[in-house]
Amino acid sequence: MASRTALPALPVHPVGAAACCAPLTGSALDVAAAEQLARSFKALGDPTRVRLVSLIAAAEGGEACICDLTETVGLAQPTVSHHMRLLVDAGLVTREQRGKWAYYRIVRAALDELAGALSQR
Amino acid sequence: MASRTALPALPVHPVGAAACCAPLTGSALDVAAAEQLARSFKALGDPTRVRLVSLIAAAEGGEACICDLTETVGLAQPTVSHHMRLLVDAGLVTREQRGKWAYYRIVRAALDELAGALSQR
DNA sequence: CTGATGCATCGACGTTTGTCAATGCGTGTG
DNA sequence: CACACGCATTGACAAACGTCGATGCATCAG
Repeated sequence: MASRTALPALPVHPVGAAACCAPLTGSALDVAAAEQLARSFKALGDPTRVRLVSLIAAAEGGEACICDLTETVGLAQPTVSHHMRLLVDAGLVTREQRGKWAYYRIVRAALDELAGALSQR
Repeated sequence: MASRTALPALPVHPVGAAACCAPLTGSALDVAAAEQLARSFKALGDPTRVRLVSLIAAAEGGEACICDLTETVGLAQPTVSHHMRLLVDAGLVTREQRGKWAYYRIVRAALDELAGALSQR
């Protein structure tokens, strides 16, 4: 997914800027853009996943493994694994296997892009 | 804009006082904050609703009624009504009845708050 | 008053989602 | 090599979701 298309923004005001980060509130989005945005938002539409993202971001070194997360959120390991997969699929988080452990990191650019889509243009 | 005073600064639901601008990536969120954030994100987690928000924001005068939206998104009127209710419940949009029509407006502060939660802290 | 119009609500439906226990797979350790 | 450990995958199930047609409720026009 190296070629992640720029997220459009919700057009609230004037016509949005150029390519990067079209505003959710700039001009009416086409269907594809809306689907792309909704995909990302949906990934953050569950309390557990919001906590997971928050935990990873706040973790030492900016990374965390499943075992740490499982312990904190109080859900079964497969459940946490499942949520992490959704977050990775949405491009909000990356996964790196090191030995027996899988380390997850936030993709700041993705969050910034979402923030940009929500911001006034 | 005669009926009610200007929109308050922090429109998103009344949960906790601490619900204001919880930074997703600052330090680990408590469960309540995560739930509050997830509620908003979930409201934007459907392509149709993203389009609706976008359409309202881009509409002339910054407002739109159900009939306009129904026509554009190509879904049944009850469906659009349903989505709008979810958006209103999430505090992302306001509803104002004027005569036979119901006019919807974006709550900028709510979107800004979400953007803030996503931004680097 | 009567009819038409714009929306919300209700009931129903197939689909998606969140969760878990059981199981499988790769990695390091004894 | 054999075992323990961390994690992903599978299968199952209840709950939530998105959609629609039918219906009800105001409001406006005649």
